[in-house]
Amino acid sequence: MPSLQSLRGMVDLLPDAIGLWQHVEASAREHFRRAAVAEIRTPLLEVTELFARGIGEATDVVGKEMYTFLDRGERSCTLRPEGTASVVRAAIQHGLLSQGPQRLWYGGPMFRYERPQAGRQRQFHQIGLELLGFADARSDVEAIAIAWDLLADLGVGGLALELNTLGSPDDRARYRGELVAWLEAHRERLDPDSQQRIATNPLRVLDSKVPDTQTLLAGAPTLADALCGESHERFARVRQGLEALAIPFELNPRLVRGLDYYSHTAFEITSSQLGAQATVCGGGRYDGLVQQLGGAPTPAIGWALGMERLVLLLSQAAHVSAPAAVPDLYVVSRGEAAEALALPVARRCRASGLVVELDGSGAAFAKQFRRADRSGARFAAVIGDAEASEGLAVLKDLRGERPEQRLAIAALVDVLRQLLARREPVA
RNA sequence: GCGGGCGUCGCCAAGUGGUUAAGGCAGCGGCUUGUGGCGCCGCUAUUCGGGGGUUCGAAUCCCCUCGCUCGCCCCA
Repeated sequence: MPSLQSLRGMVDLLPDAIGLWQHVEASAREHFRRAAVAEIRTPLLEVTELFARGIGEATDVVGKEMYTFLDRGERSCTLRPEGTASVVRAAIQHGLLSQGPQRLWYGGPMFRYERPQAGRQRQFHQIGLELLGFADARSDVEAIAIAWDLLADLGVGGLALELNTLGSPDDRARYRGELVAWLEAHRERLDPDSQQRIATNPLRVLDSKVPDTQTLLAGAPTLADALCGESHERFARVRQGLEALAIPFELNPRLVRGLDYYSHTAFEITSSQLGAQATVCGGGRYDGLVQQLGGAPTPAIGWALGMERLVLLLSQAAHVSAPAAVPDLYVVSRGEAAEALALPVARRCRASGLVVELDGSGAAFAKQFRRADRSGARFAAVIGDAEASEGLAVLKDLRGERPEQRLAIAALVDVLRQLLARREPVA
């Protein structure tokens, strides 16, 4: 164990893993582009109050998971634990919403101080969508569809969309009252955890994993029954919209999003192949948040997708492999004059768009050829002192399909481009 | 914060009380001082995450500690 290593839960992405990440990022970018969603980038560090107010003081995220510290000006700062609050803050701060509804996406690292486990790190990465200023149920459906299509396009199988409604804030408050009353009445038969949660987060009791508690809960009042007519109608329209798009979903009445700002539509996309942290994408409607953070009342819906979990799924799938960056040309040189010439040659080839790896080791030819072979390059340019003195290079086909060819360095680029162009359709 | 599992070379890994801690991959050097992919030869852990203890003797037993990992809680 080296004396200096990364902090717990802070993971290095090594070169071998990066291809998959770039693939996911490129795919997300393309899906957002097609859906006319603009990117927004906000700081990783915000005033603590933003999250305390936005996410909710009582939530686990704010209560015990934030990286919070005082900066040199004694201001309480927090490394963002999620993206929505920052995006909303930025939209308010820059008056974006007075220009009309905003379709925004973001991506990047988030920080939560939790025990790491499969699919969970302290620094993790999310890609998220926020549709600000959209009230209609159709925007809920569109937001879900964008996530669903992205995941489908990436080739992630075995996904399930779980759907619920939390009702309006009024519905929720009313239901919360009913539920707490009922739970109190049955307190003795609940497990200790659930008893605790009556006060802290009663809706969470519904999601208890204790079998006896679950049996008991069959008789509890349901949120569905507490919905007002309008909320009911709204949820029906979301379901119909998904059906019209042939996006399959399961109703999950126990699906309760943890952050305070959610209302009405809540959803998660989960995979059975992920271990305990099965949610790849989660989101919902948050009509009250913009106002709560000081903006004009603005309806909104959004989601966030966990990159680590998505990459985990993709790396499990045998067929998904990111293409490695294989050089077109590997430049081998030995001898003072030759080595001096090698970099200019490489540079000229690179300028024309070729991928060129330069062996600057000055090692024996045998060693350099060995590395050239391992690099996967199709061709090698060999420059020794004999060539250097005449301004030549030997072009060698590393798959042995063509005899070696001595040519002027000036001609190297053109010859290579021709040879590679001819191959391309085959590959 | 609470549980379970694990910690031998850059990676994989044998070894469970007794002289020098297997092997494979990768790396380096050589056979081949201008030609790779195959093959052969050689080199690379005084040391078993760290610290104490037991013992004539410990990678192997005990204690503490650090780290990794899976799960709980919660979430993406």
